[in-house]
Amino acid sequence: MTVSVKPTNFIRTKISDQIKQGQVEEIVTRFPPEPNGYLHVGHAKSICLNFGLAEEFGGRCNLRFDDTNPEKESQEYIDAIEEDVRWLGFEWSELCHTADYFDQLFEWALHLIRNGDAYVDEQSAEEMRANRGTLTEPGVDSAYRDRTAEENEALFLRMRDGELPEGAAGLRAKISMAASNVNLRDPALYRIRHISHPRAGDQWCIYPTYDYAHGQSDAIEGITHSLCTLEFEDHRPLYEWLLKRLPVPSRPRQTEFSRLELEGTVTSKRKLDALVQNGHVSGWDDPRMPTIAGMRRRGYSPEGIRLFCERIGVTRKPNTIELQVLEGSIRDDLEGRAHKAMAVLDPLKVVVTNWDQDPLELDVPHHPGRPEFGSRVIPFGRELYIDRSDFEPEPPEGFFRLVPGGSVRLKYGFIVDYEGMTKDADGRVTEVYVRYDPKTRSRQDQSGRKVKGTIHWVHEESAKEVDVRMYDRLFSVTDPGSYDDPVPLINPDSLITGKALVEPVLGALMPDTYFQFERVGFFKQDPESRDGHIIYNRSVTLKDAWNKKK
RNA sequence: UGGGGUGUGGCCAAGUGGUUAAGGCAGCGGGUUUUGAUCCCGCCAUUCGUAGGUUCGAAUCCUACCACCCCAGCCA
Repeated sequence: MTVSVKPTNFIRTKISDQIKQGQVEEIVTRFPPEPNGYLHVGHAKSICLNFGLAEEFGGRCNLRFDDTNPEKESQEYIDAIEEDVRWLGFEWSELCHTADYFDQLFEWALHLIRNGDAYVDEQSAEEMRANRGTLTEPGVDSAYRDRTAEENEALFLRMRDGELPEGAAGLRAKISMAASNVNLRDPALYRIRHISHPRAGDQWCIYPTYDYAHGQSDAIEGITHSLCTLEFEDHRPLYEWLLKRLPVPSRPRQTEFSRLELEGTVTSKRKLDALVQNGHVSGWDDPRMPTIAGMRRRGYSPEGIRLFCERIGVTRKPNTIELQVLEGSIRDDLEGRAHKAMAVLDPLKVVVTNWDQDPLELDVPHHPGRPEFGSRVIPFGRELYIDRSDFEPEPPEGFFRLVPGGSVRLKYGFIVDYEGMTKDADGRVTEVYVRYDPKTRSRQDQSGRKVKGTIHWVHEESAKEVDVRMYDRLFSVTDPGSYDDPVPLINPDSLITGKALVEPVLGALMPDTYFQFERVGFFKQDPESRDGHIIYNRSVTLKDAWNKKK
C-alpha cells in the first residue's frame, strides 16, 4: 500500500504532449494477447502500461484476443487471460477478437489484390525461404508474382473455398524482394489451415497473419496508440504500408518499448509450456511460475505486482530487472495489507514452570498499525512452542534471542527467564524451561525491564497444525532464459514442504486473506486448502538483517 | 558484410545546451521499535559507452569508433 508518484516515461510524455497540442482528443489503447498460453509477468508490464495510460488520460483500453492462428489457441487460455486481467485490477472498454474481423479483413485483402498490392503465391514454404535472400543479399521474385488481379482474386477465392490444401498457396503483399528490411520482402498475409478456430469455428480455412491482421484490427477499433515490444519495430513499415493502402476508418500509430527481462525467470511461452507439459511444475499456476496465475496462487497481491510495474519503468533499453525489485514491491504492498499472526515452523517445546493457572487470553490486533483490521484472542499457558532457531545453547556474538541464563520477551505475552533445558542422546535440545515474569505482561508492563529480543510462539494446547510450502527461485541461475533447455538448471530446493504449528486464527479456512507470519514471511492459503487441512504458500520472506550478517 | 535499435552508479530510471546529474531498488551507517520486520535520518556518479570536435558553457549538438539487442515463420 505504498503511495507512489507515477514515474514518467517516454510514451506517457508523448501522449501528454499530443493532448496538450490538441493532436489527440481521446487515447485508445489495447492489450492484444494471443490465447496460446497463460499471461506472465512480462504481460503484466504491458497490461499496466496499456490500461494505466488509458486510465490516466481518461481514454479507453480494449482487451483483444489476437487469435489469428488457431493451431495453438484454445478457450482455456482465453478464459484464463480474462481472469488474470481482471484480477490485476483492470476492466476493458471492449472485449474484442481479431477473429470477429475476419470478414472485413477478407474484404480488404480483395482490395489489395484488385489494386495490385497482393498476390497469391504457389511456391512451397521451402521455396519461399530459399527465395527470400539473406540479410545481406536481396531475394528473388516469385514466378507467380506478376499474375493479373483477376487471376489472383480467383485463386484467393479458391483458397477461401477450401479447394487448395494447406501449403499449396498463400497470399503475399507485393512490396519488394530487394528490401533491406527483410520483413518487407513480400510478407505473407494469409495462409491455408484446414482446422477449426476456437471462436470462428469452421467458417474459415484461411487465416490472416499477425502482420496483416494487427494494424487493421487496431484501425477498426479506433486504437490511437498501438503499443508493442521492440521486436516488432522492423514490422512498423509494413504496418504503415497496409494502413496507407486500405480504406481503414482510423489511423493508429505503433510505438515500441523494450520487453521485461526478469532475473531467474523464463518468459518464453514455449519454455513455460514445456515446464508444464513435462511436469516440472504442477501447472501454469504453480507458485514458482512467473505467470500471473502462479503469482496469484503464491500470494502476491495485484497491487504489489502493479507497484512492481511502476518501479521498473518503460524505455527502449534492454534491461534485466533484479528479483529483489519484484520481491521488494510485494513486501512493500503486503506490509500494509497482511494480517499478522504467529506460526512456528520448526517447533521447540518451552515449559513455563511457574505458570500454574488456566490459559490467559490475550487480545491481539491483526495489524498493530491498522486497528481497523480488528483483533483476535491468543491463549498463553504453561506449554508453548517457539522456533528452534530462536534458542541457542551456545549463542554466537550478537545473538539476542533466548539463551542459557538470558531473558527474552514472548511477543504479546511476558518476558521469560531461562531456567534449564533437556537434550536427547544426540545432544539435540528437546525442551527448554523458563519462568515468566508476571509484572511484564504486554501493554501492562510496569516492571521497567528491557530485553533485547522478542520472539514468536504458539500455545501447545490450542495450536493447529498446517502444511507449509516454501518456494524459492525455480532456476539456480540468474539467466535461465538464455539456455535452450533450462530444465537441467531447475533449483532442486525450489519447493520445500513442511508442517507448522500455528495460533488458532491461522488454522481456519481464510482463502482471501494475506498473512504475515511474524518474523518469518508473508503467507497465503493455497486454494487446495480445506477445512481441517490448511496449506500455506510462502509468498516472500521478510528481510532478515541477522541472517544476512551470519 | 544488409536493415532496425540501445548505451546515465550493482540493477532500474529521469534528464533533450546553462545552478552542486532527479527518483526507485539494492548496499552501507545511525535512530525508533514488544517482528534483527515496518518506519525515520544520513551516505552512496566531479560524471553520463570511447575518442575527438562545436560552444563562454554539452549527458544533451557534430564526427568517428566500440559494445550489446532484434530481423531471413505460410508464429506472434
